[in-house]
Amino acid sequence: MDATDSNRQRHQQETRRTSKGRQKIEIKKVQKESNRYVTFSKRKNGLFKKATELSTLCGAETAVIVFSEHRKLFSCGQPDVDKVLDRYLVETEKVPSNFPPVTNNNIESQLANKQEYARSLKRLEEEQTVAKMIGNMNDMNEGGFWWDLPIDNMEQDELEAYKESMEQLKKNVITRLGLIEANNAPSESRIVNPFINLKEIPSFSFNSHQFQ
Amino acid sequence: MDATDSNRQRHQQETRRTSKGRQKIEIKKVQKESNRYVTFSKRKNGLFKKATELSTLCGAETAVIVFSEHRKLFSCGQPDVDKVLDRYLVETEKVPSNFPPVTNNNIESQLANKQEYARSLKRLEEEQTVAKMIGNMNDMNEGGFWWDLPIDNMEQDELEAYKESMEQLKKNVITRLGLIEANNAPSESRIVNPFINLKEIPSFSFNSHQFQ
DNA sequence: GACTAATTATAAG
DNA sequence: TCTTATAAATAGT
Repeated sequence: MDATDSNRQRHQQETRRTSKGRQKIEIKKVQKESNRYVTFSKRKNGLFKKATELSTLCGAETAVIVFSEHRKLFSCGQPDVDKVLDRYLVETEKVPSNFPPVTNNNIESQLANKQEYARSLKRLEEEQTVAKMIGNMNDMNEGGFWWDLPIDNMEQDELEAYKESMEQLKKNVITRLGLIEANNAPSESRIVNPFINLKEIPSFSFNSHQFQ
Repeated sequence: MDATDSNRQRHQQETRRTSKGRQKIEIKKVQKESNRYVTFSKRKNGLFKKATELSTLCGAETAVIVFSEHRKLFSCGQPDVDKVLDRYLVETEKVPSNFPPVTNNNIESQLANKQEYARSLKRLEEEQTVAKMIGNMNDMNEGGFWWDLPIDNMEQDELEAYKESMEQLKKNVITRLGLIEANNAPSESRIVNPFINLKEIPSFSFNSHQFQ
């Protein structure tokens, strides 16, 4: 240690302070582009390292996603970015405002439902559009891949709307799953595994009388 | 500075070293639970601060998601966790192996398609199950919320499979969107806004002849 | 990428 | 939470 220190001092005297060392900076956009790139790279690495350490030290799951100013993607996750994201998406799905009051059977939540009625109406309009769309899908041909047929002739705008509709439907399914689980195990927040294999479910078809 | 230093030294002598200061630690799970909680809290805050600074300093978009060992969720994002996640999901969607070769029209990719044929068959089985399911949806009643009817009587296993199917469909739609965009602007990676409002699209319905 | 000096984060109490 | 000493990250070169 002493040897290292005196080496350092000797080096300092030989080179007459080549560095002012780390300087304090304001936390605002770094103006000089070249400096900004260097800072981005250093701090991104630092951030990922910190996240990894947090996971290791504390048994936490972490996901860090960074887009550079030029939209280049960097990510880091323990145990895996996508696993953490999936859990995040499940946890943050909100119960739709027009959801049947399975768990919302007290007075306060009935009032809350009432206040959200206007918003429900707006959403209903979108949902009915999708209902019509799904009805039309019944006309599609046999053979080929089912998702290939209805999408092939759609324009970009239609596809974007379709995508949004599917996301909405997915949210509804997730919410319903959450409620079923809540009823089965009220105090435990078990996580749904979305990567279930359809073939492992024996009786997956169902009949129209169930839709009454 | 000198005044501060001598104050510190005087304090040290008065209190006879009340602190050994920060000690080096190994990066492995902190064994003592109380220490682990303290470390988690401090480092989580540090991580979020670093992410926020990176965004500010470098014009980056960041999302950090942390689940504690007891699965409690914490998150931090600029400009917003969900916006960043959505962009991430779009960027990381992969082209399905059985996707029609719109962009894959060279010899190498045809060979690659051939090699993935077996996997395609496995997926096809799942996809056809969903096709039947969607066909059945046409039998559903008028009135009410469209997503309410087919889902209500489904058991948890069915719902999980349904959710997976919807995620698959969403991926297909996203992929298709990506290809359309790639054709429109080959060198630019524009991001799709998935929060488009259905009502802004005038001619959203379509007829069965488009499914030929 | 490497170095240095100074700032910042944080382990322990 | 608060303090302190030290480890760690990093701005500037």
